[in-house]
Order: sequence, then structure tokens, then C-alpha cells
Amino acid sequence: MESPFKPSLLSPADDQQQLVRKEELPPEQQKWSLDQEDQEDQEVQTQLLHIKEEQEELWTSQEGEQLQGLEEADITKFTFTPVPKLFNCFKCGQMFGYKKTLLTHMRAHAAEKPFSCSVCEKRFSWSDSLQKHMKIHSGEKPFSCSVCGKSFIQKGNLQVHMRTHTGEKPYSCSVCLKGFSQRSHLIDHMRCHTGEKPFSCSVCERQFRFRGGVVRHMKIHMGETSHECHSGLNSVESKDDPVSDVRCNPPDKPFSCPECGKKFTKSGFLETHMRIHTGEKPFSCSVCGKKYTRKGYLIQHMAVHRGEKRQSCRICNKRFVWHSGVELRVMFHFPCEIYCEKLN
DNA sequence: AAGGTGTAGGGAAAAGCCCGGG
DNA sequence: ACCCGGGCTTTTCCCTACACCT
Ligand SMILES: [Zn+2]
Ligand SMILES: [Zn+2]
Ligand SMILES: [Zn+2]
Ligand SMILES: [Zn+2]
Ligand SMILES: [Zn+2]
Repeated sequence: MESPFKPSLLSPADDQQQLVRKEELPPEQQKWSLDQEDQEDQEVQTQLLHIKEEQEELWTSQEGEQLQGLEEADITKFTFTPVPKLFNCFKCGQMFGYKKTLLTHMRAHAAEKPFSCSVCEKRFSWSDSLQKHMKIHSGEKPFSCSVCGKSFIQKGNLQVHMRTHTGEKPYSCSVCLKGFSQRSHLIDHMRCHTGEKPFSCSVCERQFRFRGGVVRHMKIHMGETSHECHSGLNSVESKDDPVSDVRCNPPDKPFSCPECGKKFTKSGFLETHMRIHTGEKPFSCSVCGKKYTRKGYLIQHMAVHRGEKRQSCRICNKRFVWHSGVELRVMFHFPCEIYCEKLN
């Protein structure tokens, strides 16, 4: 059962902080990032792009790399009324319903990341991005906090940081009124209330809860479908009672930290907490030696050495917290579950 | 009581991108 | 691609606290 209410990011209340500053969200705003798996070594071959005026051709295959990861059971078949015109970026495969939108998008990779770092060879689409990047190498951090002295490379990041001192929480949930200091945190939060579908297909406007839902969905616009998916796992997403979780009456917390006074319900929590003060990191990686305060972090870290750079579902790109070392294949299946549910 | 496991909340780094001025 | 800088937004990641279960 779906929840009776439909929380929305855009609250009708006038005093609500505006999440969207401009009048409308252009379709390309919800772009789904292709294959962020290997941004580093993704060597994008430079080709000149020439968008012919009035070019309205459908895409010619080439779906191979960007849809990598969808190979097996997880593609769902269903028919859908075709959308008349597709404007397709031949660079990244993203599709648009209007030529204008595509042209706007094209600016993003006009001449394929022309700026490259002389130190690490990383490439950037924008000169300003490179400028900022260079500060990483130079160590320059021009913006420092007047309260705690912490320094930042980017001014905007300092501004966000300041909210931790001021307590400013410009983004608040229209359902529970909880405030958030960062917009993305509110967006994350909303999904825990219920059925938000913030990602929409740029071609047909169909909406999806996860970014990856759009990725998969795009296959139908390419005339490519495949078989259905069933599996017996319960949807992790279905929280039976999404709102009941508002934290009220805190439990007794007999264990308090001698350093900072923070209180905890269990001695084990205090013990873990104390590592913050002592700097103790008992869990170290046998491969690279990196140390962690908690076992879960180490487990999470080990994925890097298994060659799994991305710690999120390759179908939906949802990031998974796998402190607890859940098996990859389990995680990779759960979004499929949701997806299949949605379809019928 | 203790410890494992999964999730929400929050602090950031880095990059994307728009815009206005020279 | 004019080039640069300011500024805001987005993406991604990391860590902490805690509820729930065994
Ligand atoms: Zn599946
Ligand atoms: Zn593109
Ligand atoms: Zn570099
Ligand atoms: Zn500070
Ligand atoms: Zn809420």
C-alpha cells in the first residue's frame, strides 16, 4: 500500500524555502550520469561534433558502453507508446524530446573536455573547473572559516560549512518540517517518507525514483527491450509506516563520554565513540594499510581492492551503505524489485 | 548485555555550469 | 572556446548515531 500522502519537494506553503530557484526545471536537469564508473580512465576519444541544423535522426546503436551493467536478468520488458522525436546526444547517448534541449546540453561537452590538468591529466569541460582543480595540487585553500579556522578551496563550500556554526537549515521537509542544511540531504530524506520520483525521462516525462530507473527506461526508447525479472526478495524500500519513525522520547543513556559528555545507551557505543577522541583505528586494511575506526568501514573499503569502485547499484545507481558487508548480488537485486513492482 | 546489521542524518570535496564584465 | 572570476548547484563520498534484531 502506498502512503496516503504525497510529500512534495515543492511545498505550496509560501514561507517554504524555495528549492527550485528558477521557474521551471528543465528536463535535462535530471540528467542521469552515464557510467561514472570510470570517470578517470574513461578516455573519451576526441571527435569534433557537428550538430547539423535540423538533425533529427534516431540514434544508431552504440548503447554498449553506457548500458554496461544491465547485461543480465534485470531488464524489464514492456511496451510503451513511442515518442515521435528523439534528439540524441551522440556523445553521451542522453536523449531529449526537443532539439533545443539537446543543443543546450551539447554545450556541456562541446569539444570533449578540452581542459586537462598538467599534473594529473584529468580532463575537464570547463576552464573554471580546471582552475579549481589546480588548487588541489597547489594545496591552496583561500577560504577559511572565521569561527573554527577550517580552510576550503571553494568559497561555496565554506558557505555551506558556515551553516554548521550558524545552525542554518534552509531546506525543510514539507512533511515533517525537519530542516536540512543541504539540499541534497532533504532530497534524500524525502524518499524515506514515500514514493518520491525525482528522476524523469527527458523524452517521455515518465518518472522514476532512482536515477538508474531512467537509465534502464531509456532502453525502451531505443527499441530495445528484454525479459522480465522476478525474484523473491522483499523490497527494502517498502517501509510499511514511513512516518512513524519520528524520533521521540529518547531512551536512557547511562554511558557518557568523559571527553565531550555525549551520552550513549550502550557501553559499546561509547567505546566506539571514544575512538574519535583517542584517534584509535583498530581496523586496518591488509592490502593498503588504511585504518578505520569501525569494522564496517573496513569491509566497505575492501571493495576497492576487489575492483569494485562503485559502491552503488549498477542498475539504479543508488548508493548503498554497506557497512555490514551485505553481499553485492543482494544489493544489486533490490532496486530491480522496486522497479518491477512499479510496472505492474 | 553484547554485538551484528541496516538506515537516517549530516559534514564535506570536487566538479558542473551560468553569467556578467573585461 | 575569448578569457576570467564570482557564485550557485550538483554529485559523490564519508562518517556518526542509533534502531532493531539475534
Ligand atoms: Zn532482478
Ligand atoms: Zn551528451
Ligand atoms: Zn590534477
Ligand atoms: Zn568553521
Ligand atoms: Zn520529512
